[in-house]
Amino acid sequence: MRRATHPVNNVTMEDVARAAGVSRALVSLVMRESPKVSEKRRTRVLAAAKRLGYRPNAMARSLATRRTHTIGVLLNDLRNPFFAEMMDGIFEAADELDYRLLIGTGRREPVGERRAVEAFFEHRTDGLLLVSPRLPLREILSIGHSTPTVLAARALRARHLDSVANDDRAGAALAVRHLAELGHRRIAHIDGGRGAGAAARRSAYVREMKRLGLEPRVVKAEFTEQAGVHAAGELLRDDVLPTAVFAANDLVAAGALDRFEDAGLRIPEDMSIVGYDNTFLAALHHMSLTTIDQPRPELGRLALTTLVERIDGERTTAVHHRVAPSLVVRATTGPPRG
Amino acid sequence: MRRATHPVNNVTMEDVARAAGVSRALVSLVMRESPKVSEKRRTRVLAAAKRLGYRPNAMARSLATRRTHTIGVLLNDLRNPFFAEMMDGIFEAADELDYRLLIGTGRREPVGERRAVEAFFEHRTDGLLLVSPRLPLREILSIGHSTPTVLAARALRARHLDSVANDDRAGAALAVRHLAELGHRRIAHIDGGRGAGAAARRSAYVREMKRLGLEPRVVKAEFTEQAGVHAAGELLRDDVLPTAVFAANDLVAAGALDRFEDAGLRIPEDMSIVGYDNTFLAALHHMSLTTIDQPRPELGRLALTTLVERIDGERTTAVHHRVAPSLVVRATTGPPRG
DNA sequence: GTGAAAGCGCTAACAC
DNA sequence: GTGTTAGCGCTTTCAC
Repeated sequence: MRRATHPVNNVTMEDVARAAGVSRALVSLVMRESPKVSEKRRTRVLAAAKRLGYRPNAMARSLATRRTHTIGVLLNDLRNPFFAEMMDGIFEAADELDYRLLIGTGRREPVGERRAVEAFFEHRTDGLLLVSPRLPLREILSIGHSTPTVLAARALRARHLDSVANDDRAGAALAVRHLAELGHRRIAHIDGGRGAGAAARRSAYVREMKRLGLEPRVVKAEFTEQAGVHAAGELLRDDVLPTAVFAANDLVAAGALDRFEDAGLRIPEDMSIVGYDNTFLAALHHMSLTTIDQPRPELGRLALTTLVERIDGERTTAVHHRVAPSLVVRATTGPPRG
Repeated sequence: MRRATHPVNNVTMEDVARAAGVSRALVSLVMRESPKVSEKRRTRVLAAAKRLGYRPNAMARSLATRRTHTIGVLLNDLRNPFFAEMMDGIFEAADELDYRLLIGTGRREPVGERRAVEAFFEHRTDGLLLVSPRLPLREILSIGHSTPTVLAARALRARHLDSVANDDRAGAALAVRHLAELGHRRIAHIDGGRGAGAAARRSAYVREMKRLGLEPRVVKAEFTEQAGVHAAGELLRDDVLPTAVFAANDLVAAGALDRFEDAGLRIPEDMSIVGYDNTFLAALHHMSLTTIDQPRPELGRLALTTLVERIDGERTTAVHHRVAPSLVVRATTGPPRG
């Protein structure tokens, strides 16, 4: 006899209990894999459950246990490969730890993020993973006060809220030093505006330049290719061109690369470029971008495991993971002319 | 007096009712915006709710209404920009229609997808959005029988299950015709294996080639850059090189592009290349890939609205949306030499 | 309009 | 080991 793999009927514990000839509580115990159920009954219950196509109702369970085994993930920009690649690690870890993911995007607007977080609260998610939120500091701290929260890709060291990020200052310093060691002295920075880590990268760039006795030059942009194109155009209008550019991320670098090539500059002979993130974009042979690597899936995985630790109460003091970035040299950097 | 924006306490309807001096049922009516509540009480209840920081418990509501206002989205490969861009549309539409998204990834394995779908069932999601699932046909049909389901980016015309996709056959024909019109006769195809739409693109390529009296040449690959590199290498070992390649998607095209350039071929003089999807990758100035456009966010939005229509019971017969693709000519195609 | 009461499907003492 | 019972926080008749 053929049985539906995905039955429509909503069979409850009551039904299973009746079919197995036991009480509802016993079925509950079996479902929760309690050791104090006789083997005989256990198999009988399991058989009945299978036969009826029983599927525990997560809502009912959550209501009773006050735990949803669900995590709310707030994210902003899936189009940036950095976040997409990070999500990979988050999904994987969630799968392994048996957590469900409720996902919301704020559409890069604080008001949208606020709504998404509100929805997470109504669903009583066990914890929140805020990936580079645009929300003001004050609200983030407030959220952290009412539920286990991990902040990813946004540096903030609060006492009651964990965070996971790469060390943007160190990464920016790596970029500047790499270019300086190649002999560059006019190194410009195209920044990432309010993008994740952009502020830290910018200030570290400035500091490192000064430390080396060089003159910083920052052009404003944001984390998109278009912004990179535009910013490069701005640099091209300078009286004296820089010989190298440190872009705030790979997308920006890609845009700048295009603009410079359009202007007839040869890369890296006339212009060296360093990106940030080391997304698959940078690795594209065609692009072959020198960049600063952040371990994207690992960051995602770390963020999720950190959150689950906190949810499980294994840790009560905040932890701030700062992963070390590294330099990946490819084809867009070389010594300056002459 | 300062009030917490995100209170920890779990205040219930009961609490609100007491604070407002009304019954629990009345609070429920107010929350559901019932018109039959006096203005006076309504404001009083609302005020009490706000003062206490009341947040309706979605679990409890779902248990009582048997609706979760949640949609399960099964997706496979966020690293492929096509899916990331499609998700954008899905998020946007879900936000507008006030649906929450529970997201699971099968990690490209049927067993993983099965687990994810199982989790969706336990959560009693109102419907399922399967984005290019790897699951066997039989299981997909079975799933569709037990819950409202929309299949995205996988062509399947079932009677009880909606689908949303672009017309892959038409798209592939556009690509071949574009190349043929440029004068190409040796047009190879690097396929996408089991990727979304790959089979249809492949067979349409073959048919169109034959229709034009040309000899089809298919190289096996999958939806990754690496596969594109590898497949291009294989083509390079042919006795007679093709003058043009139609790649199964943009990632594959990017890989092939690299490999050909490495081999010293000039694009498009020595080799023309057409991709598929028109992801941001193709638009990168640096890549400037001629490709077949699918409206990614619109497909996502359409998939979600189609699902919600079905959930709301506005439609009971299956609908199969086939969006028309279009050709986007950029810099990787031109007439063949001589 | 408003309130009382019975569920929704499950868990978790507690008694036996 | 197993069954009884009282919730979990909400919706929804049904009286009034």
